[in-house]
Amino acid sequence: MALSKDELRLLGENCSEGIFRKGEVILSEGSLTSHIIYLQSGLVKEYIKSGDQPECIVQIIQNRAYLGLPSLFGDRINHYSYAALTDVAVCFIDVAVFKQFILDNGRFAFEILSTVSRDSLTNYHRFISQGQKKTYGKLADTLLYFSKAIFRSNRFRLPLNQNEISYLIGTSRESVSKQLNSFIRDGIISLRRREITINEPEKLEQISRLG
Amino acid sequence: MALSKDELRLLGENCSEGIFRKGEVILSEGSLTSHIIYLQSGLVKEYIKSGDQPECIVQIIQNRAYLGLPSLFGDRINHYSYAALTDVAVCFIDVAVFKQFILDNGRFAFEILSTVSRDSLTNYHRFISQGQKKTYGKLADTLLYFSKAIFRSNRFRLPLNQNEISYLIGTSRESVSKQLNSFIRDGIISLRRREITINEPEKLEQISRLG
DNA sequence: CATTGATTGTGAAATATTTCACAAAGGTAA
DNA sequence: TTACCTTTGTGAAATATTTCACAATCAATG
Repeated sequence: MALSKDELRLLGENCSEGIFRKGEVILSEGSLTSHIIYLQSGLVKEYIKSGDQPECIVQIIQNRAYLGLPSLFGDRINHYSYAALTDVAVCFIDVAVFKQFILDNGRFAFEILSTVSRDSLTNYHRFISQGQKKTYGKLADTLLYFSKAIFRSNRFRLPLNQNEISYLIGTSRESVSKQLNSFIRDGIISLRRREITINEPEKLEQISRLG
Repeated sequence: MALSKDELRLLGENCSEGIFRKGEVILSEGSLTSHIIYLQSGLVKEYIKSGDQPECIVQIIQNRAYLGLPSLFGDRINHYSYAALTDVAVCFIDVAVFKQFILDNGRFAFEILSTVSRDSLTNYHRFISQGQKKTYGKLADTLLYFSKAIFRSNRFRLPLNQNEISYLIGTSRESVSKQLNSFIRDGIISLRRREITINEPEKLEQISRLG
């Protein structure tokens, strides 16, 4: 951490905690940023839902991450909405204090810059890779992402329903259903309710690679 | 600009200029970053070309922008390659000097953070919007992007060939050709060699919106 | 200006995906 | 448990896209 004790105390004084239940909206797109939100625990989806257009999920955000930094430094208007996928604990930090820290403390600025940069690289990579792939490739990507980056296990509970998965990978709900069942028929995964087991991660990797 | 005169002088002393001809590769993915590259004039494509996979273009970069900031702050390895689409003038800045500026000068750090953030928002938006659209919607997006963001005119020379356009929007070269010709048949654009005129920008906007 | 390699146009067949229309579970709360 | 709303499964027809195979055109260079 790049902050001194005094700075941490100052940050603590300008910070309040919040709890959100599964399904609740934490922040809505279009609003002006008054607080930075730091996700202490839980899973959140970042998404757009404009008018009658179908929802579009940008990414799933985990533990120990800020929500919407690019919006804060980009143009100060929230570009995305955030909703809790599980029960969630967050911390609201005053924007003015946060910005002052960046201006005053180069190492803190550097750290935030690194965070935003890493997120950019990860997301660009995901978007690009998805842009080239067929539905099975994208779905394989998504399952591997959950398994490796989020749950670190071959067995977990899907954090999204099929509709949401389709919003994430840009396809139709029916295609998700059909493709999942085709993975099941091939023995690559098992699925009961939302509990999924990846039986053959290598095969899934291969499908992801071949697109 | 957030730098003092002394800082600008220091930056100038640690900076060397370079010229690249149309088609030349400026920087290759995978290398460790030794210099920051600032694009003074010209157009550059940011892309990935790994093994026998088809090339994949991330974005077109214009004038007055840094190349690959997220790579620098993300993990210090270049994630993308950069090639000149026109003759190009760049400026190489020593990484150590640049990083020291970030650490020493909060306002400079804030500016760089804003740049990376704005780029993220723009690119996320583009990727998301493309993920949901059919080929005609993506192609309309691309033409409008050239027309509005880059050339600021309804008449310009296409900076990419059809192969490259297909790498940018994640479709096949043939689909690009067919779709362009369908726009021509509908009178929405005119095209002679690479010189394009957008006759009906409103119609193109509508196609972009409807996907 | 002729040759050569790169780029573009195009039809037809093969694939992939969406859309629609229901049926079948699941999950929740009285 | 029932009633009700959400989620999932699935076939068939309609669309969209890719792939392949060439032909045509362009553009650069000796």
